[in-house]
Amino acid sequence: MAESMRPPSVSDVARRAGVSKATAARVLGGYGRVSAAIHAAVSAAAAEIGYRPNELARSMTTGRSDTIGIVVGDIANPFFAVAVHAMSQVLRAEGFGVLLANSAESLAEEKAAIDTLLGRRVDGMIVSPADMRESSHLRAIMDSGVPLVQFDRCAAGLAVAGVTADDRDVAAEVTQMLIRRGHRRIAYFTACETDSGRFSDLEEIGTGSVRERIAGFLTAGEGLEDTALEVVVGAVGAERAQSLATEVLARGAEAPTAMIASDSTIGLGLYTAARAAGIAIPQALSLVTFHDADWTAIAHPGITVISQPARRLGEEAARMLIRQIQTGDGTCAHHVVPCRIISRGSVGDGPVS
Amino acid sequence: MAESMRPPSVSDVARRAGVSKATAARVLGGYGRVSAAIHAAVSAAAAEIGYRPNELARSMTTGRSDTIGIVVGDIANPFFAVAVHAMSQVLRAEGFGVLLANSAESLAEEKAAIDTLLGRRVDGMIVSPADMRESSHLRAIMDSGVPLVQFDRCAAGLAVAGVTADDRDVAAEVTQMLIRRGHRRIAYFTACETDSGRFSDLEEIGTGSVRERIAGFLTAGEGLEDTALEVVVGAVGAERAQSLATEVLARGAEAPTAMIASDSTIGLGLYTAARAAGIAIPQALSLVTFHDADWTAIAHPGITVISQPARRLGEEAARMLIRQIQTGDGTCAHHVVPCRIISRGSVGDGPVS
DNA sequence: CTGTTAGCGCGTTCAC
DNA sequence: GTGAACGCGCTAACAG
Repeated sequence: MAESMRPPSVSDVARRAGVSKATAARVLGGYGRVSAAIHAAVSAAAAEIGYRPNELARSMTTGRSDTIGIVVGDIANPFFAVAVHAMSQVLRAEGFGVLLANSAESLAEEKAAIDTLLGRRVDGMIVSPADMRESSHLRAIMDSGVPLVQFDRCAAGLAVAGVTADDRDVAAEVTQMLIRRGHRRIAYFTACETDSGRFSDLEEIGTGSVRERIAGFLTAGEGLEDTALEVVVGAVGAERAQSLATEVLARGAEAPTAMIASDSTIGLGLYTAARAAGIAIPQALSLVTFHDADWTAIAHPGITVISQPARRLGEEAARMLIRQIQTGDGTCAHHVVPCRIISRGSVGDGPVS
Repeated sequence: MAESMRPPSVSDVARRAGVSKATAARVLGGYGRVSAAIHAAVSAAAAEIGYRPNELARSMTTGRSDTIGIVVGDIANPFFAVAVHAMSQVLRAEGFGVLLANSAESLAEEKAAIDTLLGRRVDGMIVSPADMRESSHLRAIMDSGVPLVQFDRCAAGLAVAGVTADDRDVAAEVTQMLIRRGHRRIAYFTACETDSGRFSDLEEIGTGSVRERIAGFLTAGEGLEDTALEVVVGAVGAERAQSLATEVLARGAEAPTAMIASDSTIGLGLYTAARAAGIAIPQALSLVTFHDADWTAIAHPGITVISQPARRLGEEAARMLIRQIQTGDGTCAHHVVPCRIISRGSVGDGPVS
């Protein structure tokens, strides 16, 4: 058994090849000039004893770890799963490994994760900030001289590169569409939590992308009555979303005639609630959800969705980071990728149409 | 700007606190005994200059990297996404970081990924082997003395720990159920590819879990006619699955009356194909799919699924690995977690019932 | 308790 | 071309 044996190092290879450590290191590391004969001998010796370079030691002297840290809220969320997949593809093509961390959308866990990644001396980071109101830890990354790209959301007042969707615009667009169709009571459902359990101020929303969307939502409805637009918070998970929607729908004539779900999990909850309550979509209730999830295409009727280009967002974030690493350019370009609205039939005319 | 400044090291802290490097290292590293006064002084100095331990250097001397390598086929696949999430939660709770790699179900990429991870001196690995027929690279992991746990699938003839679902049994169970309901022509759809494009031998199936399932499928139908059971290969992605299913369904009276999908993406393709062809589920076609995906619950009718305990599988794999690392025990226990069949109404009686 | 010294595996000067 | 020697940041022996 080779169980507890120390892995072969350059010295071992050198000894076996009958050359100095430095010479062996040169051919093994692929730098400097070595005669063909010795080159062959060293290579052979390395192969025989199964030498494999210790990347940690290499990183120590070079200063580069060839590793990128990625921090997302929840890798089990299809949006992030696809995005991370895209990122790692682009990064691996450039020779980078990926250290993945989940924040569970908790600021404390996010800070801890970033701390760990900085300790591991990653060459760059891609982070989806859980709370745009606190950015001291993001600033710490920059102060460490580590390139950073924000993903999906951006912290406030921070000159850092980022790639996001056009959340505000597309939310406004969808809302306007609903208003145009005659809806005068529209509810936006988000998983974000507030202290009071109700929504009263945009400042209470920590998730950058969601705040943008709600801003667009509210802006679009500015000409309407105060009671027209409603934001429902705390819809974490399909079950919770469903029960919240059930409550709202129970208001009868006072209930909203259109709903927007901030992600597909919530959308599923709303859809289920409507079906359970016997409320017809789109005749009695219009439904739109963010993210083009599987189920939206086969639901009855098909669900109109705001399709987020998760793959492209991920690729773009990875590319921005690589560029920043390679050029050393501390550019803070903010890249916005447009969402696409896919109409499937879950939006009908409202009472004023 | 602190751009290119070398990050503070133990020496820097020591100098600032007016103590020796070793003493500073002791309080910074949290080992050995130091007087309260000096402890405070060092901590203060560290905080002032923003010291952060270099985990790479630490790993070099300790031999441990506190990092686990995870290699899965496709992180965008919900099954793996959930599993990886569960793994990283368990691992992080024990102080381990996660280096994630995608193999894209390619043996070559899997080998490359494992090579990289070994180079980075991970303390352990969790791998979903892309091809159970080739295991030399997995053996290389063991030879390096790195604890390994196989996930979801197991390579042939390898004494390595692993956690899988009870694929063969549950596949047999579902098949028997279909036969009992009167079905005499059943098709199993998998994304696996064969050279010929057709299925002829179990040996052609490289994905361990799928081979197990097909084995169970074929065993269950042993008493029937030779033409009763059919395996359709190459159903990669929903679109391809749909077109393959459309072809099969076009055989009219010769078409299968029941279909089993090897994953939920394929299931979606089969479902869509049936609807497009105007074939009623479950009256004219019964459908069962692996993985309890979102859409299966809201389809019409609801789809009967084989629910894989992705979260538990992931947690268990992580725990097995941790145990192996901590005890140094090279145990090769093989843990099997049972799947659960959730009946939703997509299975009806066949012609012989 | 504290300071000194010696490595870990590698890249990189310098001489030869 | 090649080899000897040093340093990266840290832990771990060993002395005092």
